[in-house]
Amino acid sequence: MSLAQLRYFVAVAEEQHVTRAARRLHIAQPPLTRAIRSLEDEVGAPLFTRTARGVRLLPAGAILLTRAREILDALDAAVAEARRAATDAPH
Amino acid sequence: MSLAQLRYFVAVAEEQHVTRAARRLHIAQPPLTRAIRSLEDEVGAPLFTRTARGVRLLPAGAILLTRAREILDALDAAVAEARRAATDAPH
DNA sequence: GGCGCGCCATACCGAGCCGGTATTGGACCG
DNA sequence: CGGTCCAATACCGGCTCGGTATGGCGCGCC
Repeated sequence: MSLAQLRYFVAVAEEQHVTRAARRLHIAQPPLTRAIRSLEDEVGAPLFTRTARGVRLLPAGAILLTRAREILDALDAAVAEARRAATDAPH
Repeated sequence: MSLAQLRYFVAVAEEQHVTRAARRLHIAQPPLTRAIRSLEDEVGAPLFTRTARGVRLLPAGAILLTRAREILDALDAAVAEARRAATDAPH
């Protein structure tokens, strides 16, 4: 599992549409499809149902969506905090 | 930045020693050195001081260590929770 | 003060992953 | 029943990641 995979997952969940999410992420649709499937493999459970109009979150996906957002936000905050600690006490 | 990089960073910080951390992670020392340097590049600040006996955490590194542990724990918890949600309500 | 040892850093190489294009298969809608 | 729109698959190229070999440097012991 990678951070990119988590970001991809969040985008797909928000768009409920793989192709639109791919456009938003500036990548093509097939690698995005693969990343999501590989994430489902790793979690060991499907995260979306596939429909003719796009995809829909399953319960496990909804849980993961919340947690993934928290993790990605925490990561950004962690980096910002570390940078701040480095510039605050330079000598 | 990758999750592997965060795990590597935590191991090096805990061991205060790149070579020992590499053994613990079951990878060789050079890739680990590179991963840490690349992490420092990305954060934009050095995280360790290099000494003749190993490495020592800088303030920015100490901050990041705490946050990295939280993030990695949160990730494990998130996956476990998603799995649970998938098996709990199967139909 | 020179010698040796242990550490991190660099050079180089091969394999596996990631993203891209092209295409298929299938469901809904007129 | 044909067109359209969606995700899924096939296949390929570049790049990243990990491995081996080696270098450079500082400390410690005579």
